[in-house]
Amino acid sequence: ADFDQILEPIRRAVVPTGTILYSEGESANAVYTVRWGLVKLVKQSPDGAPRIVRLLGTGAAVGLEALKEGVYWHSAVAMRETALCRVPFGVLDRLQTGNAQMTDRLILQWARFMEYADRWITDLSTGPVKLRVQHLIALLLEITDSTTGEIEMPHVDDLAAILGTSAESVSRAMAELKRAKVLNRVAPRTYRCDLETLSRLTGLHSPSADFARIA
Amino acid sequence: ADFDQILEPIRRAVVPTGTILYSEGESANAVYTVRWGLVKLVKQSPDGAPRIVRLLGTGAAVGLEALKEGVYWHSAVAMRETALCRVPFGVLDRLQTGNAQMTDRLILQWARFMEYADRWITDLSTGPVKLRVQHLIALLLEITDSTTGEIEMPHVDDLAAILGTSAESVSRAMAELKRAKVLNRVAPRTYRCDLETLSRLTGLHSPSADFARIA
DNA sequence: CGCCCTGTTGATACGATTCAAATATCGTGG
DNA sequence: CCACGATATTTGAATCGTATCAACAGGGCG
Repeated sequence: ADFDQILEPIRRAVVPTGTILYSEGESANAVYTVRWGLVKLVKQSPDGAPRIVRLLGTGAAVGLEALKEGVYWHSAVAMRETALCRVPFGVLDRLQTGNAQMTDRLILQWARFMEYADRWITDLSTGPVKLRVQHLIALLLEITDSTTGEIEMPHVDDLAAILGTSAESVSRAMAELKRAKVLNRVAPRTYRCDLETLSRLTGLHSPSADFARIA
Repeated sequence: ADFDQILEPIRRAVVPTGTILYSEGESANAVYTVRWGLVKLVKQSPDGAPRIVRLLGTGAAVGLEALKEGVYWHSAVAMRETALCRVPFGVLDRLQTGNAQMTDRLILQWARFMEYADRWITDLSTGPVKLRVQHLIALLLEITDSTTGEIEMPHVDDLAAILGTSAESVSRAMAELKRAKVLNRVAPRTYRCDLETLSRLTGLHSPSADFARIA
């Protein structure tokens, strides 16, 4: 089965929730591209609590960091049904050599990565949990390019592992958003969110914009 | 003066503390390389409090993200006397086209960037402030490649802007480290740190490793 | 040498974590 | 299709850590 993967240049697949693309420390032989769906990169904290350091949605490249040392730095797990392209290193090497387009693509991926890395720090790791949850929802909507404003919510533990907080705190913040009708349940795990109000909340950090007032 | 910069292919310079290499939103025409010293990338938070999203030390490239849109994403400020190389975009373009080495360099820079981005999240943005400060000191030692274990401390406000906490909290944590003789003042703003104890503290997060016990 | 700025320390209030319990939800098999 | 058990989420109350404000000390610069 593994042989197949090495021989076959590029393989497309749709994988179910929870699929592990690769694990931290594993030696790497391919990168992936997300056609649609959502993938988390998890880093094991020394104290046991796993921390999610990145989310990868439509169009993102997964595992590029292994290009340097040939070892994956994180565990990559599908957070929902996800469509992937698997690109073995061999194929990349053939494309890479002296290819100007390759450089452009790298820069593009890098730029995306940096943008989200910055937001992860400024929006998701700083300030009161309430705000961080709001920012996270906005980010999820973007990454999964949900035009409708509907969103399939990840498990609370995942949200907590993204924000570096406790599951209970996330739950409380979400409960408040539901009460304020910013999140409206339309299906199991799926909510339609009031983009208007949300962007107003995330946009300006003024204390008066607190959603307790709206409720 | 600006003309000079565009005409001259690569210019070396040593700039004093506080020098602004470029500002957020400014249109870009060059990237920089740090020969030695320390540069901070600052992102202006909507609520006014500036957040430092990256530190760049010896060997790092500054402003590469502007390759994509031609606009700088952060403000870059020298945190101490720093030696730079200024590389105008024109020079880069000439090197870039179909150059395989260029790709390798990009990947190398990217890998470095990702490594620190991950640590910024896991080590500097999570957990009690005490630990975060310890991790930050370890990072500073690495980035400025201080082999001796001596370190020129940035201002408390900068440390706070890195950790996303208050200056007072940082001050308290540092005071504790000084009392525990992990930090020993050898000159104004300069401390020699007990690498042994520090790495023990940062390495394992066990509560018994708390430095209150050491003091 | 003295002033100003930076850093330190203390007291209080707020927010988050934690542990525990209750409730809701999901997947499964009858 | 419904009932059930297992899992996930919500809620409550007490504790702990951090932010905040204000006052103070100390070092560095003119």
